[in-house]
Amino acid sequence: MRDDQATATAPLFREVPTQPDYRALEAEILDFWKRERVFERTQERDGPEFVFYEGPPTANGQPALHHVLARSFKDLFPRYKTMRGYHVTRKGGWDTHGLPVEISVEKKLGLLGRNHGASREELEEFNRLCRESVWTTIQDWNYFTERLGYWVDLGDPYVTYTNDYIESVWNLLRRLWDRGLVERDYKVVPLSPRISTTLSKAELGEEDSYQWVDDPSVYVRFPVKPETTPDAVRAALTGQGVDLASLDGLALVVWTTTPWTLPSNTMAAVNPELTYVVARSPMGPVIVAEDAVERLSALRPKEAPLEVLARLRGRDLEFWGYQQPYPDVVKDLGVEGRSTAHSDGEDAGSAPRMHFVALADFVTADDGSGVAHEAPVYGAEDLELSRRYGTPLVFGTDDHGRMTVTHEKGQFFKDADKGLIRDMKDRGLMYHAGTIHHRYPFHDRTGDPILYFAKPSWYVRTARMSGRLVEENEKINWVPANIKHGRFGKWLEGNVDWAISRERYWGTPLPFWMAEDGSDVVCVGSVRELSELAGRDLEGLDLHRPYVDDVTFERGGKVYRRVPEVLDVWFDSGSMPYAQWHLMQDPDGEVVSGGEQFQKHFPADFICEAIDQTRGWFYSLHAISTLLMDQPAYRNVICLGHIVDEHGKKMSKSKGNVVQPLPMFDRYGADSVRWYMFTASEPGDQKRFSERLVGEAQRGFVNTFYNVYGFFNLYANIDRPDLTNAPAVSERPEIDRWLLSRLEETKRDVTDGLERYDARRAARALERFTDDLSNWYVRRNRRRFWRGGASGAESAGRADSAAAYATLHEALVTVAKLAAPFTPFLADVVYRDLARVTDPQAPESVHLCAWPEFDPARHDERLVREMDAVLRVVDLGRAVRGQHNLRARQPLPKVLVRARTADDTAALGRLRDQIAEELNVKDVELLDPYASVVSYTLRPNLPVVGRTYGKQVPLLKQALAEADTAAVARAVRDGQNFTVSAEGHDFHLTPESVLVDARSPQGLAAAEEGGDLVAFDTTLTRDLVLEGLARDLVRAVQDTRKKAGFDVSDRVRLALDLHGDTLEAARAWQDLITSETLAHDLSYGPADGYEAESDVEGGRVYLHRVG
RNA sequence: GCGGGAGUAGCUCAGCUGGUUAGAGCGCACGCCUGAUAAGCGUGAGGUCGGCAGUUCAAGUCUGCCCUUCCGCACCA
Repeated sequence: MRDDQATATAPLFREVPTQPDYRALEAEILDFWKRERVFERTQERDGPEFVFYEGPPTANGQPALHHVLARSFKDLFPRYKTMRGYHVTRKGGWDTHGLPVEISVEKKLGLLGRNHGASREELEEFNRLCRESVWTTIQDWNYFTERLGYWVDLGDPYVTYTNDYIESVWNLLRRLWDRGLVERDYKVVPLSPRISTTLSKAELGEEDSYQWVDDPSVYVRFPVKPETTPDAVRAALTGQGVDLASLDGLALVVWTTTPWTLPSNTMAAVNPELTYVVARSPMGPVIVAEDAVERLSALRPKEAPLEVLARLRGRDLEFWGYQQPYPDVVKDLGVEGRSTAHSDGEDAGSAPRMHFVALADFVTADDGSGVAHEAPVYGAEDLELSRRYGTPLVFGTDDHGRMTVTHEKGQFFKDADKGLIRDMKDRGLMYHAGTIHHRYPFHDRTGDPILYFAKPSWYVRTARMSGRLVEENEKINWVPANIKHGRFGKWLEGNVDWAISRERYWGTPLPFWMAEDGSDVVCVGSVRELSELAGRDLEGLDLHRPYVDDVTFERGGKVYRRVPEVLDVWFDSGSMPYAQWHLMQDPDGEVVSGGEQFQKHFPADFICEAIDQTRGWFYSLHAISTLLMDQPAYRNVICLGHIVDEHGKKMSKSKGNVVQPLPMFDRYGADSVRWYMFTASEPGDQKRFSERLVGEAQRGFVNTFYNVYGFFNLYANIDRPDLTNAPAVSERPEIDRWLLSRLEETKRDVTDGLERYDARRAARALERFTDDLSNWYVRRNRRRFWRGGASGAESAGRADSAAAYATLHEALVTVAKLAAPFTPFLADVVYRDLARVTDPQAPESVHLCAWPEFDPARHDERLVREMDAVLRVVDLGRAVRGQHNLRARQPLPKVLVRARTADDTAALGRLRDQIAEELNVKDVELLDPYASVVSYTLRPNLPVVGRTYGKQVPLLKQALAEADTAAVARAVRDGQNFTVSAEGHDFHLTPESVLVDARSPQGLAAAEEGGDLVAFDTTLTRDLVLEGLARDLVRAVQDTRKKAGFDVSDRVRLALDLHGDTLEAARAWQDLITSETLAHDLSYGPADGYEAESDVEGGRVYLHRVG
């Protein structure tokens, strides 16, 4: 009857092979998306805007595993928000400027580290190659992006090298300029001296550039000028009975490892928190840190050790003037550089301009004398200090590392040390000259020591806006939260000015035109403005070097030329909220272009990149928007950890441990790789990637989902249930309503997780549900699916089957929707196959569907709790059977159960059929929670009693241990208060304040865990033994069917050649055996010519397919 | 050196505002189950929750110091 229908018509649903071919399924979905323009349709649909920014990758590198991570997350939330009815513009973007591009071209040309600005032609060619090189791997990127299922509009991306983009960036710089936030100032950069080339961090290399070398370690006397002695010092000395006048020749002992910088000295720095001493030394009275006294004594072991005369606080030494060893230098140079005092450096007015003691936290007494020599043009921290004190800059070398002062003039800086040391010795200024073995950086290409050197640079004055940056950061939701006040927050607090210029070639040219005498700078805010200045139409001019450098103009009788530097690429990427729409504003703030799109897409609701962007993109976005828009550029940000190999090592080409993403997609499917990314660890934590773990992720969710889907289709195609006519939920069995309640919970939990940008929490809820679905619901209800409820009363069986199909169908379709943002391929496979049976109007793709909303009315919390008790008891029961070697197929007469609470135990009674079937027992009996077979132990309910009894808890424990457990158990059962006592102290307790645990009854196969208890009556009757054997037989026949490759709906003729008990069991349970195994008829004795046969305990079975 | 993260079973990781006997998955051994599932279930071995102090009736959880490791920033007189 049913069989005939089934074979006569095409299957309702896709026939799902047992072995999933995810690669093929995903290819099919990709094809469908493309054909039906599914992504495009989400872009065309209306809805409130959820703003997402694509952090631009550099297209000239290969897409790698960390891009899978980032892009999985970048895809997840926009897909989710789209299903919630938002419109999410997903404009792609490419970072195209900067050093990586330059280096790749240099490598190709074999011109590493060369100066490409040598000639106009060379630069033109170089930049042309850079522009091309940007797109060398674009095909790989396009394929990779599609294959991962990352929906982003690559047809209309923003590209940072386009004229429009550059012009917008100029416009932003101009707006900063107009606010007085752009300035030229010195910056200490690492220089490869002989070739006078500024090195980037990449070129400086990681560890290789630091080498162990012997350098001078010199202690120099800087005699103080008595008339400048600070009052605090005078007072302190007087207080300690030391007469300043008696300290003839009193000198600071200053330490340095770079004697060649001494001519450039402008300050001596002490730590304000340290204690300094005035001490008698072999070279007269000296000032050093107290903690350095012994070290200095040891330097001259043959002479008397230092004798401390007085102690001084470091902070009191400030502004004490001294005589530096090369006072003439300043005169000779006429003092290069202006005062760089900040407006807040008030003290600078009355104090000497240089050669005095300054206070600096970075000074320690761990090495040297505790007094640091400061030559600010040769150190970043020193330059910072110099700014604070407003001292002039004194250059003792040129930018090729040649000395420009003293008798060492013309010498390479490192070679000047010797002469200077000798000179100072001769002049009696050298307290001690030794050597130190330490690490110093070298340029690996030239072999020269690095020269840290102050060069003019362009800055955005972010440091003075630090407070604002911190304030605006408060409005950002960081995932993980610690980044907000940790890595990012700390970085903002200690913010230094943003050096935006680079002495490079391929980048956004700085739009600064400088008068030839350096007296004036014009910041150009648009091409039109530049055209006006230049007096010719520059529309269409390539805004890159060298073309833009050709543009000069005259103003006030002076010729203006563009400064040579290009812009830091981070400024490029941080400009994307504006430049991706070619936002342009007039100097008066009037929007000229891009305003509408910009308004709609600012700020971002969500961005996501890896943690290395805290000082990169996350910062540049934040800095620019805080300075110009007075608000953050993004509201939520996920900051991902890095991916390392399975041993925790960084993946690198040289180590050969790089995992390519594409083979992973092919082997496991993009869905499984994505699922791994979402669930493997907290997003901010580092991930140890291994293929094995992708396989685990696959088994954890993807396979389970797929298998349940396959199960549904297998039987639905046989039974052809009418899913449009499902029984009302209230009419369905408890287990169906349980599943649907769990489904509601899952909707709620997945939604909550995603709303909090907690992908892992959401994924876990989904994983838990599919596990319940597969390993409890489907397994428990298998019979309701096969043979359409043919057993039992016909109509009742059919209704029951319909309920099961409807329930499972709904669960699968809903899981598909919930999973859609995570595993977009499989979700669409399942959805497209199943959803439209019940709703012909349903959208074609799951990604066009509305998000499933939690419906409290369908959530029966009590039922979930009760079923949970059943699950626990069944698990426990199975454990007991295992422990006592009670085969599951052997029916047992009775199980005694009790759950941890009275309510749960009552629920076990209501759901006893589930338990009986699952544990294969004839009867389920609720164990009276306080039955006499059971003994008890008492535990205090600590969260309850801890609050009220506090320190008395140990005594209470003792009281419970000594109490009459049976009496307490009775009281608790009856809800009565009771009293226990110890050491004369009475505790009057409520039933809630104590936990009563049952002990496994003696003589029964039993186990107890967490208050749940299960005990089996193991008395076997002859009938039970035979039934067990019959079930073994069924199982054996099924196994034979399966091994013979029979279809699940094939009817068979069955012959059994058995003896002994097995034969008797077969005869007794003949109906069960034939109905369970779809046997038309059953004969006994050996049979010939059957298709399948196999040995079983007690004989042999023969099978023949019929029909 | 400074800042941040991490340290829980052989591996990958959970463990909420302190609370009862610290868990899951994988792997291993043994067993069970299986007519959807290359799945599933159970038992066992395997833990000084990185270490030491402290706070508390009670610490994997809070505080301090230290160790290891990863990341970032420095490398400095």
